[in-house]
Amino acid sequence: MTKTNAYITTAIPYVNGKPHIGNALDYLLADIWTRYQKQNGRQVRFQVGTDEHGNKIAAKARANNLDPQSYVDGMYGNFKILMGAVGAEYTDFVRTTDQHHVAAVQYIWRRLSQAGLIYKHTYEGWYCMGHEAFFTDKEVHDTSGICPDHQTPYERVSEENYYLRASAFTERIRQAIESGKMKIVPEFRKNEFLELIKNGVQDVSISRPRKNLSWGVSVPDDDTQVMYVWIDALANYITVLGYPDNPEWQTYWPADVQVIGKDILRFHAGIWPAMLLGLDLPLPKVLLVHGFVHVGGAKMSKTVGNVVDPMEIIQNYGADAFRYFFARHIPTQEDGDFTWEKFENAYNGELGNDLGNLVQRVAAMITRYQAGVIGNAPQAEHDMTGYRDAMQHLQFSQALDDVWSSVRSLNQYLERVKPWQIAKQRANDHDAEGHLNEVLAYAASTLLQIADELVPFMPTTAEAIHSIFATGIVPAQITPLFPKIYLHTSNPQAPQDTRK
RNA sequence: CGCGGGGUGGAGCAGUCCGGUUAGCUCGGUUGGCUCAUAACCAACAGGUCGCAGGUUCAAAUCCUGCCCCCGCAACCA
Repeated sequence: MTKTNAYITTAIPYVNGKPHIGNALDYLLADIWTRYQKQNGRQVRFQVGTDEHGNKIAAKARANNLDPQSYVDGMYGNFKILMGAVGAEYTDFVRTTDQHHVAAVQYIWRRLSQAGLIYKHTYEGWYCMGHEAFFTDKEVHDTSGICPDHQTPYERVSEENYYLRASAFTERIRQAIESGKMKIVPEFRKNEFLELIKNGVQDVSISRPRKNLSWGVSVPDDDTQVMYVWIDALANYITVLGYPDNPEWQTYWPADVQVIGKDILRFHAGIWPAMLLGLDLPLPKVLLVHGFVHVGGAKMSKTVGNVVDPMEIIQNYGADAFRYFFARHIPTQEDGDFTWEKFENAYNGELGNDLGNLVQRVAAMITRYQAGVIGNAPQAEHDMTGYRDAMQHLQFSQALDDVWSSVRSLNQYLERVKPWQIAKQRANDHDAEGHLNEVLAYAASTLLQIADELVPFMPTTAEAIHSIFATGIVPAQITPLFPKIYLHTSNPQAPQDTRK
């Protein structure tokens, strides 16, 4: 039996900054999906990468007295570190400065051009040097002609650019989205986008004069123009597979899932499909749109100073705890809220008290009453439909809710049958021995099933639980899965602080 | 009338599409139980005008109308 191939992608972040929670969320969601698919026997390619061209990069490089290439060479590793810390088992890392990528992008440009989908157009408008961008008449009027961010007047500039005739594909794109051939998840994002293109998908400017943009992929057969972000960045999803020269790309494209943030949906549901259709390629099957992570109800921003560094969480609590919180308490398809207090409560309460303690008590009883031998009992067969269903619909937080209700049930079960009392009855009740064995074996097998369900979310924890109960002999010494941590909440056991 | 999301016990949410048992869950609070366990676990109780005002109906958190409030997007800071 050959494994079915599967392909999942993440957005490639711009390398001129520190990796943040949003990137981590991308990697996490894609990784959960990947591990789940692998668990179900599929062969998965999982793409990640970095977007390394553009003026901001060039400017940053200059400020650091580096040429752009050396600058990005020094920066992209930061993202690799984060991916590693999150535990993302990606298979392919693409940099937009990779030689193969650059060549492939130029090939793509030529094909689109030959298909008559690229045309030259002179754009005239109000330009702000500081933003390196054009502004609409309305904005210029509203600000009396002065850019509020830079305190400089807008300039009237005309610029010749190449455009991609995305509008030509409006109907096909709309049809693909409506029919679900290219599914946008969640549903309300789909409606949002359909509303946005009600008047058609807009053509989009895909190049800049070289004098305005030097650090980028050259437009084929026109030295005066350099590619602007769109074709360069979006193409990564196929170039990383080897498109066009390594035929293996065909065994993975179209992608099963493309993970994106809500802010870039418009590009991935509009421009990207237009490119693919222009190349006669199939569209991705699903665009999974996640929300933003807020902090204490407010947008995370550098100016407010409430930015949370994912590395800090992982370093203090471990990757599994990070993965757990963001998978369960940040709704997969909506905005979520992070606070250190929420995080720590989830860590100590749900991971420590609910799950960690459960593993501990079951293991301890088996060790204490049966010298560590689990013995045989009917296999625990819990209903997994809820879990499977949630996973299938990419509602990871719901899947975890389901797992936790199993955890809760097992705690309740133990309370009901009271194995510690059965253990005492063994002295004068011959049936007690067998009964106890059955109860504990059932508990162990339930925990093994829970571990299976946790594989996509908390691989290390799943493995730890597995290694305790799977061999039939519980190790004499086991370390607590989630020891209590009180960095941001008060320790209830701590002596009362009477000072002040 | 730009588009969308939301307003449910102290906090966070489910339920709303397809009206109908005592409005459900987690956390927090109180009380109790248990002692296998990471002072963990289990149970019970307290606590709600389901944003406001009308309407439809035997019956509305759920359907209809109007209004108020919060938050996103609309603007290449994921």
